[in-house]
Amino acid sequence: MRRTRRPEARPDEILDAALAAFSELGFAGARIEDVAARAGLSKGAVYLYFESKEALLKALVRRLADRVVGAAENLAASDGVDAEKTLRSLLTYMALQLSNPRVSAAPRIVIAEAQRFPEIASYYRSAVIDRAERLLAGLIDRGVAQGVFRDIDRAVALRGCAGPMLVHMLLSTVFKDPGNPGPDPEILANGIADVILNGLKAKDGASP
Amino acid sequence: MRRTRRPEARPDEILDAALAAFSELGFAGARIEDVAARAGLSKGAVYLYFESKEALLKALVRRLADRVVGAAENLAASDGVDAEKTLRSLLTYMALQLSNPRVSAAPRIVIAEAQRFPEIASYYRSAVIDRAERLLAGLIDRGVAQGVFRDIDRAVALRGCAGPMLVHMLLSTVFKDPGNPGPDPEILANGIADVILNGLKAKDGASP
Amino acid sequence: MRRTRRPEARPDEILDAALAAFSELGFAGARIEDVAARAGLSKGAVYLYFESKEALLKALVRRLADRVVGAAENLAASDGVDAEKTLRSLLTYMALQLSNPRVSAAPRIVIAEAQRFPEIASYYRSAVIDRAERLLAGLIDRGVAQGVFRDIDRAVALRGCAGPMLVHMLLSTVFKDPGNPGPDPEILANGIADVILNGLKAKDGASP
Amino acid sequence: MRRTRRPEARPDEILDAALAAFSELGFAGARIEDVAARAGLSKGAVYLYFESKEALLKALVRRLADRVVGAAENLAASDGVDAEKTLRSLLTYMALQLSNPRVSAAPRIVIAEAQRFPEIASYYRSAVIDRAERLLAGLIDRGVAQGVFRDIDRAVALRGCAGPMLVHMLLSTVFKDPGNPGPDPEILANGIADVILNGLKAKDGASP
DNA sequence: AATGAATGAGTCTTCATTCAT
DNA sequence: TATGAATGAAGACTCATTCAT
Repeated sequence: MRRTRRPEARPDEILDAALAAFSELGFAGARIEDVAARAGLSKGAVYLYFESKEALLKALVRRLADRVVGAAENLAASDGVDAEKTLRSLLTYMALQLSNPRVSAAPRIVIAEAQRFPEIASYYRSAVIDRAERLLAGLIDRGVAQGVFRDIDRAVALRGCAGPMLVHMLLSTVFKDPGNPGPDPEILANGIADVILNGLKAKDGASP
Repeated sequence: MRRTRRPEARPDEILDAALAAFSELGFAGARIEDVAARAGLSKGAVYLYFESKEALLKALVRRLADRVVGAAENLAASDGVDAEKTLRSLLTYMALQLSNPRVSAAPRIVIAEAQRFPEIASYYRSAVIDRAERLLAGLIDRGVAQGVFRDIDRAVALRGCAGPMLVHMLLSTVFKDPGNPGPDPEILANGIADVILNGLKAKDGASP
Repeated sequence: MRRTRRPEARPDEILDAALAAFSELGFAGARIEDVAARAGLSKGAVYLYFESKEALLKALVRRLADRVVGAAENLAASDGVDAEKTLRSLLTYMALQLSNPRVSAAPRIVIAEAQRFPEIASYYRSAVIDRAERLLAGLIDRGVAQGVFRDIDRAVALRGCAGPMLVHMLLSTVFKDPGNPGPDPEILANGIADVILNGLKAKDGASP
Repeated sequence: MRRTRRPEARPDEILDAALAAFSELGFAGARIEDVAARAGLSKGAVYLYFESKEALLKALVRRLADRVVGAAENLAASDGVDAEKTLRSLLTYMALQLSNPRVSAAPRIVIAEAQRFPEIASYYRSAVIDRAERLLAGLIDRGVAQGVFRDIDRAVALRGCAGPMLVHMLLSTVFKDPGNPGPDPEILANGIADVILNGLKAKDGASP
């Protein structure tokens, strides 16, 4: 049907379609035909651009990883020196992003398939998790230097910051109660940032 | 070959086997035969106890959900009145539990398959998430009454408490770096509890 | 349950059950368990009496064949000398018998399975068809000698006499219209006998 | 191997293959692979044209039903006004047709499977049996008007006419004695038509 | 570049049959 | 005799992948 359209955009269109299909049906549950249909192509055409279903998944994860962390890195880099303010921006940005099913699909798919595709798990670890940890560590370093953050274990910080975002994402997508719209994302994002930042604050020692 | 062995234990043995198989191979990737082999049975025998592969998954989720939340509820109930102390116990307990692959398999499988099996998502929401939220809300209520917690949005509290645990679980299972043993679970659990509790503390208002 | 009942009757009870099950579900569609359930026994018990499912079918056909043709032979033998009258009795008897699903099940099962079990087809041919043909031939002979029947080809006579009965059976069982009770069996039986007997009558040559 | 051959003819080719396979092996006994092999295709290809094995059976019955009754109706329509002559043509035609295994397969399969597939039984009743009854009733009406047939019950007529054909078919296919070629079909067909027509003749009342 | 017919390996599921009790 | 748990072979059906056009 709609043939004549920037043919060099095909791979990206197919990845968009794959994102939609995998996100909706799961990787195992989505057939190549589902991806093709969503891309407005025939089954066979997908193989002109991707070697196999698994290659499609890998390419998808790669693209998504780049996008997400890249955006976060840009945000952090362009946001001045105030560590607390930057972290709050970052947390709010992530919470809002992850409320969007198009974005949340990525980590969901990875979580779902990582067990079966160690290569993907390992790629994601280095391309996203490690990078995110580095980004966060930099921020904490800065905050500690500025005297606003306690010098907590970076592993703890990562879990503390990423976790609430992730749960928020799950609760607003897979486990969304159809009869319950859920709290307003912006308010929630701020509330979560409040708790985390409060948790990181230097004021008074935390544990007894 | 070896027939007739504690036949009343069969369903539970099969569920154990299914947990192992699904956790390792994913639900879609595990064949009934994989489950059967792990249970020391033949393919056909599984069908004497469970109607279908999907029924097996549902039964598994049901059993796991009961176990996990039940344990948490017991812990909370038996832990005295000090809300902060109880919450810390709970968080540490969860962090330690979730470092155990046998336990973490449950939420991992659910997250992975929830998209494809709305029934499971909805069951898990009411049987685990809602229950956990209620448990946590009770604790916060108590803490607020005791003057130790801020009266924060319960939705925020849930995300704030469950999130770090979940990320911790993912990082210590699916995304575990084989070459890197990771931080000591107990220390980490305490560190996470510190951040969260500090985040919830009543002392000073959170955001600027 | 009902255990203590002439145990030597078991095989017959099982055959009754098999008749019901095969007739309802077809031979391929009926499981041994269906037969067992109808006989009030366990699956395994059936194998104490019959070697295999196929053996069960063969035994069933054998028993049914004996019954039906035996009855017809007795009727013919005990019915005096008037060939026309005897044939009419026989035809009416068959039509009535075949309206009964318990009886019609036999030929239906045989017709359905004969293709797959040549042994059964061949047994049925010799045990039922050939015997029926002989019985009929004897009657025709007598009728010809008495001057009441034309001396028609015996193969034609068999087809002419058995056919209407068979179609009647099919129309009143498998193809029965649930909303339509169908004609009264007795009236129909007589009508059919009329046509056939008229067709066999000696009076005038048949077609030009 | 040999791909892309008159692809529009595929469904019909597959139905031909199914007819052969079902007729030889029975519906339950024939594997999809048997059908595929006979059509010169692979297992999977059959599913490109038919949803399921049962759908294949239904399509087959539908096609066969159309063919057979259609042919009979055409014959009856094109055969002039003499009712007796037309009926004789029809009976002879049917007898000859049914001696051909390709044709006889249809009713045999239907009889065999009708019990298990009520939908098929009901379709066959309306698409074949009812139509045949209507065709025959029209002929009898005409014959009665012409004074050549007795005004007999149409249900009796149907059984009287169709029955001998059906038995003839069974005896020349499923119950065929391999060592016995059987009577010549044409002579037999004429003999049967003689008996039936004689049975229907108006001359003298039939039974006392 | 694109199609879509075709393939065939792979999986769930069923069920005749066996056997320890 | 009788049970019913267990087996394993077999078959319907799916779908990733190929390839002639």
